[in-house]
Amino acid sequence: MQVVRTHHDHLHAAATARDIKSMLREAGLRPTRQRVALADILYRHGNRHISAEQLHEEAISARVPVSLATVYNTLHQFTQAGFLREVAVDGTKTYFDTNVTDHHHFFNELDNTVVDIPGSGLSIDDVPTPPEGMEIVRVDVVVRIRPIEGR
Amino acid sequence: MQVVRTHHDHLHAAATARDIKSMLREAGLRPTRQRVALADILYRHGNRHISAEQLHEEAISARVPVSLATVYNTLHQFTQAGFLREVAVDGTKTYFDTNVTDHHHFFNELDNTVVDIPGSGLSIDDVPTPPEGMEIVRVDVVVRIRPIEGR
DNA sequence: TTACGTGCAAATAATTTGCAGTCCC
DNA sequence: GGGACTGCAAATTATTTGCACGTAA
Repeated sequence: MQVVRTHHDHLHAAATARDIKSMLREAGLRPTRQRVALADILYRHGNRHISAEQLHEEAISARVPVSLATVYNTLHQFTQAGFLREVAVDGTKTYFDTNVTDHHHFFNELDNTVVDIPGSGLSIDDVPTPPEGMEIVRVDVVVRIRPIEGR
Repeated sequence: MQVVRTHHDHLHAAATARDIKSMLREAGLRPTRQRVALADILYRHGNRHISAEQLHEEAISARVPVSLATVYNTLHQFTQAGFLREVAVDGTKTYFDTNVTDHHHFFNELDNTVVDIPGSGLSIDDVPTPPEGMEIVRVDVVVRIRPIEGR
């Protein structure tokens, strides 16, 4: 059995510093101290849904001095490189998802958190024909949930 | 044949000033000049997806002096009253949809516009079981589209 | 070296809030 | 009249940008 590795595989394994560096280089991004550290925080744990603010706080806690502006820049660069995906749910904050595979989300209205919908669950039928001259980029599904009884 | 009218029906017909006033009263909102004017702008035309800024501009153009703060307040009050629905798509702006019936959206990535998906089109199977103690509020589907060929 | 990155602070953008004055019931 | 509503300006929150300085190749 042959194992085919794409640069994305680096992300979802417990990436070593070396893996992260080559992953960044492949994307044309210099493996600077800040980018390596941020990638490490993002991918060390499983799939995450994180805001710029949160990532910045974690970096500071982890003794990685990095500015909020750089966190924003890095998140956008990673998104463009296909390492992250932006999740549009609600509220003003933008969340970035470390899981770039095809999947959907639960959005907890109580505490504004995002969780992956487990399994392949949920399928969409009769995807509508887009207007003339347009093509579908992606279908996002957000299942909004809250504690039962509004409690 | 009997016609059953709910307060929502007021919204989707060419609402008269009187209809708007009773609709507001039923929702416990005083029919002030500003609220009546804004409701009129929102529902005079068909279904709309509008931002606070846009509504404010239209009001000013229509010689209805109203402050942006009041537009925001009013949009939120209308949403709470069930006259509007917030649409979470992308970008920082919040859009309000005058169509509160069950339906989904196309989101045009090129110009950041929102359009209803026509017909009943698109159905979802295997809606996932929410986490313990949670209930589903709503399922939002956004079909992201762009001009073919990135053009 | 030298172009790419980063930090900082200031600039934007969207939305909310405090409060004095205004207007419906 | 009195509480609900409105307007304005100031405050917040999220994000972007400009530019001097730092650093990987």
